[in-house]
Amino acid sequence: MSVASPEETRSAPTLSAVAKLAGVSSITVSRVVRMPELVAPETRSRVEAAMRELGYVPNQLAVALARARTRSIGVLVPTIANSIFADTVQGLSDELEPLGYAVILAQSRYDAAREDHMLSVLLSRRPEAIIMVGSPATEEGARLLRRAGIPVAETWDLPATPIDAVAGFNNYEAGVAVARHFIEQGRKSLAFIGGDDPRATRRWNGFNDTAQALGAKAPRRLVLDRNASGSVAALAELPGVDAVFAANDAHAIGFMSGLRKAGFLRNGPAAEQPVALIGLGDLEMGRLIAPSLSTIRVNGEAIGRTAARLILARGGPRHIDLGFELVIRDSG
Amino acid sequence: MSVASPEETRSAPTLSAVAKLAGVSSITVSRVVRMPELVAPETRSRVEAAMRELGYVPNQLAVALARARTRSIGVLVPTIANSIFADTVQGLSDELEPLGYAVILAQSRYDAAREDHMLSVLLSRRPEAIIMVGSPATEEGARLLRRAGIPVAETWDLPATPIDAVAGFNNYEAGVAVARHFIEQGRKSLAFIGGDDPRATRRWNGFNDTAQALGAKAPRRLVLDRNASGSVAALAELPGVDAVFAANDAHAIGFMSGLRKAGFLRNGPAAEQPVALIGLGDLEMGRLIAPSLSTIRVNGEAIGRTAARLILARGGPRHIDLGFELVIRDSG
DNA sequence: AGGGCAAATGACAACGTTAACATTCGCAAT
DNA sequence: ATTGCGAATGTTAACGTTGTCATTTGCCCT
Repeated sequence: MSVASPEETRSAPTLSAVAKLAGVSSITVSRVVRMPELVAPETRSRVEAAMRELGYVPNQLAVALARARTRSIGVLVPTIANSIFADTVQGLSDELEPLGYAVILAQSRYDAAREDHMLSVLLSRRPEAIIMVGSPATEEGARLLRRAGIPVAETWDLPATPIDAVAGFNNYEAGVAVARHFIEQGRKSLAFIGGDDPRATRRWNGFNDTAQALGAKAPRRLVLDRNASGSVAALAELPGVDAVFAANDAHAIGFMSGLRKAGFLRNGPAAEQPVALIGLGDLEMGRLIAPSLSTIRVNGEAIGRTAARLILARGGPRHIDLGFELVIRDSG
Repeated sequence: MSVASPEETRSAPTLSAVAKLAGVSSITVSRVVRMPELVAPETRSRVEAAMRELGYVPNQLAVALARARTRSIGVLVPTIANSIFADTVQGLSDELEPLGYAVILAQSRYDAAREDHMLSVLLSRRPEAIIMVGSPATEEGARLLRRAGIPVAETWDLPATPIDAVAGFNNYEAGVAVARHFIEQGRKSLAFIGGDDPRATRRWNGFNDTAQALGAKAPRRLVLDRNASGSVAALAELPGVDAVFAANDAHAIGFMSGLRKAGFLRNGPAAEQPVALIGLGDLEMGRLIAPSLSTIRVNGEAIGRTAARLILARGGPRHIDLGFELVIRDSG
């Protein structure tokens, strides 16, 4: 039962509030929290009682300022919703939370200006490291990160000139693998659908280069609006195409639904598919639907975990290629 | 071009480093950042040059300590991956980031002890508010939140005794609506599949109570392992069942794939479905697959935005029911 | 010439904690 | 009886900002 005193300002109790109640100095309370074995058992339990009574929770801001260690890491993703990046955030946060790190999350929404802004917002909280999907879109962003003097992990790609650590896979080669597969299958008219962010563009480049090198006619590229994945439209704009590489599984499944509505889809083995379709990401959904979705499998969670380990690691390799795997199911 | 001085410790420049370079006191630099109009134009541009030269980014930790305003909010979700909660995080963060708030993200992994722990980890960073999915699982967690004396939003449900703000919908009524629909359709043998977290259980209760009240035999409840959404197994355990309510769309789609593999599935209008199936969440995938998935539509992003607005709001209503909508498509 | 005032700038304490030293106390060793 | 020492506790100055209250100018009035 607590009696409301006039000056009770309803703000979190401090070290010295606890100290006062326990009749010790604040440093003793601090020691009870951090190095209890240095405090006499009798004093310790008095302090612990006071902490419990007041509901004391240490102020990590003050701790961070005093020790110059914030125990937080900044995470920048294009978007957290509807997306393969959620797995990456889950992975890195599973790795980091047990170590006492807080995850500060920011979204760039695929916008370079917003990315720079969020980068400096993150940096202003003095995270001990930054993990981002992709690489800074602008030189300004890269400079910010370099000046910060903290570990930086770029993920989901293998940048040519990384800032620091890298945990990703070769998006260009993913495009190569898909094109090669289509050509080996005897497909003639290829197309690529997806966004135009840097990673999707790399996939396109690998796809396009390879298709042409192997003698197919120039593939078409259709840039989809980020929300329009239920793209019946895509089909309308791709007459005569017999093989499609979608930059991610969500686009692929949207396109598949367009195919179905247009009556182009029959269940069964790939050979019977009038339009072959391969996605990227290996969403669980892709395995469950019919026809099941062929895809470039990428382990988003492992990317997150690896990035987390890299920014914590003192030495060792700084660049890890997690690879990908072409998984052929019914759709292509 | 910068010459490396011996004592260059590679740590972020401070207000007084900038001040020294510009030949003013630190408070003047602070004013250039916060109230530039109080500083003489000539001084101001000198300071701005110094800031640019050093790449100065204000230390928000120190700001927060000095002003007792951290401009951060804590967000606690069961999990961010594979999940409807990502939309909520997206929504709230879109609302909060433009206002200068940082989002500190934590995951409870559906574990009560971990939830309490993450709650106090969040609180130790002194967020100005907490937004969580669901309600604290333990009395200890609730106490922590109440003592913190900051706005708290519980989401995705309508708790009987909320701590503070609420943005959710009535999970019990969702179960009621689905049961009623199945019974009206003439279904006889109902089942519920999904997790056993509090919200799923509320759905089950509404479903079960209503089915029995309307004269159906007692529905079966199958608690699924959180990862086992590709549950062919579920089907094996539900012989004779002709209508299934899945606690979320991911489970529903997994079950649908089980049905398909077992040869129980034909495309077409609901009346022909041997097993009716309704999910919850209205994942975009559900709309795209065949047969398209019937579902309880819930707007996760709106829940996030609303929660954000509620914790910022000075007055006004503290409890908002965002509702849900039964969307009947091909699967049921 | 003196007072008054506004514009520009600065000094200093505070925010809640920790690091680095200090102090006190009792007791064992000489 | 003094010294020395370790165990327990305390004091003080940081950490990088901001709020509050000076102080210094220059200039306009009368």
